[in-house]
Amino acid sequence: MAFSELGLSPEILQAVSEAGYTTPTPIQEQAIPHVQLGRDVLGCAQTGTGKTASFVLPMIDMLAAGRGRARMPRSLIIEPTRELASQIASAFEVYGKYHRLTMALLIGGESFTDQEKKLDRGVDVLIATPGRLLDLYGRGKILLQDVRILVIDEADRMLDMGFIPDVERIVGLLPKERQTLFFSATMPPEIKRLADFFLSDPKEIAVTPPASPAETVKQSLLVVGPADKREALFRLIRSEDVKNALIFCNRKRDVDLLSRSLARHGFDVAALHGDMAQARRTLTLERFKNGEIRLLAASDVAARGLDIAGLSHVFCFDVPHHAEDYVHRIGRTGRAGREGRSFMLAVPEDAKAVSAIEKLIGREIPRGRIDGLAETPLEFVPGGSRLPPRVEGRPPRKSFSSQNVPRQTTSQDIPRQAKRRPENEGQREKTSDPRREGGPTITGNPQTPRRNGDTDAAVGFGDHLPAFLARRPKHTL
DNA sequence: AAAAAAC
Repeated sequence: MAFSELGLSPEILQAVSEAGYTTPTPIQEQAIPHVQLGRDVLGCAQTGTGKTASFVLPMIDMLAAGRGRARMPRSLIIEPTRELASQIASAFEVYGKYHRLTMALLIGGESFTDQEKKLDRGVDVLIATPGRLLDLYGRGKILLQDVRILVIDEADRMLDMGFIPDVERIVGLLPKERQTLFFSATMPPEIKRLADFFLSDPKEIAVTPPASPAETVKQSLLVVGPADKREALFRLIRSEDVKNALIFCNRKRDVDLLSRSLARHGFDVAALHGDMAQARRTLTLERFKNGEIRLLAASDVAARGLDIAGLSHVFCFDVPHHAEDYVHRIGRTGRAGREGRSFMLAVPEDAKAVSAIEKLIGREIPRGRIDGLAETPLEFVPGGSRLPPRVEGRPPRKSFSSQNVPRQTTSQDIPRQAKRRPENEGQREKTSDPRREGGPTITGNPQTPRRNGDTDAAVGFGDHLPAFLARRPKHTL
């Protein structure tokens, strides 16, 4: 089948062919006719299946007649992340280049005024992440009664991210009479229930991706000692023919640390995670996509859905805690029939997480090795994947500090600490690690400034507090 | 255990 048989307008066909596509993917072939007929669609499809074009193409034609009135968008697309929302906006630009559709991208981290101006001028297509959409709605900047087409994309991911209440609120603001297109990579019962609620008599379309990344991407697993991880990564990048690569870490701060370390070692690298200013996020991703940056160290904000043409390598610097994330991460490469390569670095205690991944993908990840680095076996720890962190210079203690020492609050305690906090704030930040500072900074004295919510105050030691009790749980820092 | 998303 060819695109020309789908009943799309000549303008769309022109734009599609200029983008280099001739044949629709299965989901496009199945969904487009139903979307054109105004039917609701429940699409079970992962990224990389051509899902985006399956709604963008017919929507452009359907919206071609008519004009969005001020603050009254005619269609709404909800996406879980800012990057995905931007990507959908680009798709509308590419395929809508011969139409005069107006579009607004409502995402957080960018100025309200530009977005409000666009809304005031009237938009045909509104693409948004839930938070900013509700914010603008709350400010009276959007009226949703003209929305005739709603797209909920990546529903399972929105569920994971706790967005479903927001999505339900948004849908509650839309007219009942509308067309709804609902996409999700998986259909767990909660998602199905949600779909039943949002959709009426939908056409159900399920496409299994032609081949899952686990099959198209050539994968390797390297088990190294924790201290060797960076060196292992450096060697891998140097020895592989890396055109461009995503490097995933589990934590945002590790993304920063690793990208700085790579930069120090002369690699062409940038960082991407959700704590960065939006302007830098956008610019960084754009430069990476353009090939101006070769390596991108990223959190899982980049794990799903991002379409980076011709990405040669994915490195998992950390083993993801959720096995599905592994599939999403490596799925950034090996797309559109191209060859992709992935390497995952594991430390011995990642054994459990690794076997969860192997169970999910139904195969063993081939073990690789790096010249000059010691091979380490995975280590199965009964009852847990991770050893408790050790305190230097002291044998692991039998959880004295984790005993629940009840916090005894005196009546004058709380108001005082609240009042005293600001003036000591800066100082506390610097001396927050009593081990490094060579002594306890917290005493049992209620005059000592403390943070609200502290539960680790010790009783029964008078003014002296043993250092091990002064260690604060991470979340109070 | 962490990431994402509103200011």
